[in-house]
Amino acid sequence: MRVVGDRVGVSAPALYHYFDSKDALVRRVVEMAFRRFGEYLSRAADEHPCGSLERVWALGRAYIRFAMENQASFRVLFSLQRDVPRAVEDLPEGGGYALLRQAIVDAIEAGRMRRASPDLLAMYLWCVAHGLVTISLACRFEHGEDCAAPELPESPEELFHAFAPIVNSGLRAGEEATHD
Amino acid sequence: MRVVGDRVGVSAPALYHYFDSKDALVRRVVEMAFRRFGEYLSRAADEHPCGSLERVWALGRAYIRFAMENQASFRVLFSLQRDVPRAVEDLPEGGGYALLRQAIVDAIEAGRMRRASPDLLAMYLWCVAHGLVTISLACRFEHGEDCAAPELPESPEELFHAFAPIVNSGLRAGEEATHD
DNA sequence: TCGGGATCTTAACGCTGTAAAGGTCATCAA
DNA sequence: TTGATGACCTTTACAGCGTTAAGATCCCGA
Repeated sequence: MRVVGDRVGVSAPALYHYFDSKDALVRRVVEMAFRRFGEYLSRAADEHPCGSLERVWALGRAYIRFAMENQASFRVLFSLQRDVPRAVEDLPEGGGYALLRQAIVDAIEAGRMRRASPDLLAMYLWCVAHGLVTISLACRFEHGEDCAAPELPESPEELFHAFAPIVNSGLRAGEEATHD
Repeated sequence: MRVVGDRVGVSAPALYHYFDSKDALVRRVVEMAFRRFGEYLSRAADEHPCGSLERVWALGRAYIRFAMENQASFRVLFSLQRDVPRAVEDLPEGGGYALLRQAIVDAIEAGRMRRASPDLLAMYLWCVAHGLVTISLACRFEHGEDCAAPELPESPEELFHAFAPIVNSGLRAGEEATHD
C-alpha cells in the first residue's frame, strides 16, 4: 500500500479513503483486467462470422494472447490462492464463457461442429487453452537437444496452433461415443 | 513461521536451524508433494498394460484425483505466483511428464494412437487435465436451472470422463492436418 | 574436565496492512 | 461573514510478519 500510495502521490492510509482494504483495491484491479480480457475476446470474435469454426479458434487464440500480454493480470484473475473460488457468473463479461458458448452453439447449428452439449464443448476448449497458458506460466521448458520436449514449439501461441489437428478432430468428429 | 513452530513445538527462529528461509521450507514441502504426486501417477499407470489407451487415460485421471485430494499441495506445486517459472526437468519424477510421454510412445507403437509427436500429444493431454483442474479450483459453477452451464457434470472427475469422446477422437484420428 | 557444536530460547529489527486522530480546504446554510 | 460539514490528506501508532543477533542449555569426543 505504501508503494501504491507513492506511485499516485499520497500516503498509504490515504488510499483507505477510496478502498476499504488492500483486498478491495486488488479486486478493483482484477475487475478492470477482466474487462480488458472481455475486449480481447469480443474483438477476436468479431473478426470471424458467426457459425464458423474460425470464430471459435479465434477466441482460443485471444485467450492465450491476453494471458501472455497481461501475465500479471492473468495470474491474479485465475489465481489458485484465493480462499473461495470465484463464481463464473459474477465475472464481468461472464468471464468470456458466454461468448465462447454462443460461438459454439452457432457452429453446431451451422454444422461445423459435432452435435454435443455446447457447455461440454466450451468447457473442453476452455480447459485446453487455460491449461496451455497456466502450464506455460508455471513451468519452464528447456528447448534444445537434450531436453524434455525438444520437438515442441516454444511459444504458447505456436503450441496452441500445433494442437489444431488434434482438437479439431474432437470438435468435428461424429457423435459416436468412443470411450472404453 | 511462528505457527509452524508452534505446530512442531519450537519457537519460530528455531526453524531457521533447519531451513534457510520460509521459502526454503516451502520448497521442501513442495518437493515432498511432488513425490506423492509421482506415486499417484505411477500407481495409476501400473494398473494398465503398456501401449494401451487406458494407461494414458489412467494417468489423466490420477492427475485430477491428486489435484482434488491434495488441493493445498497442488496450488503450491503449480502456483502462478512464483517469480521464475519452474523448470520441468528439475521436478522430482520429472513432474510426471516422462511417464505420460512414455505411455504415449507405447500407445503409438501399439497403434492405439495417431502417429503424431509424442511431446505434442503429451502436452495436449497435460493441458486438458491441467486446465480442467485449475479452472475447477479457481472458479465455481452454479449448478441448477438458471446457471451458466447446467448440463455439465459437477465433479472434475466426471467432467474429465465426459471429455472422453472429444479427446479420443483427437488422439485416435488419422494423421491428416485439418486446420484452416 | 574442558571445548565445541547442535539445539533451543528471548529480544529486537524492518517490513507489512491498517486504525486513530487530527489538519486543511472547499462548499453551503444562516 | 460566519460556522458547520464533509472530502481529502497527513502523521503516528499498532499488531502481525519473516528474520537476525545474542545467549542459554545440553550432549559428546579428546
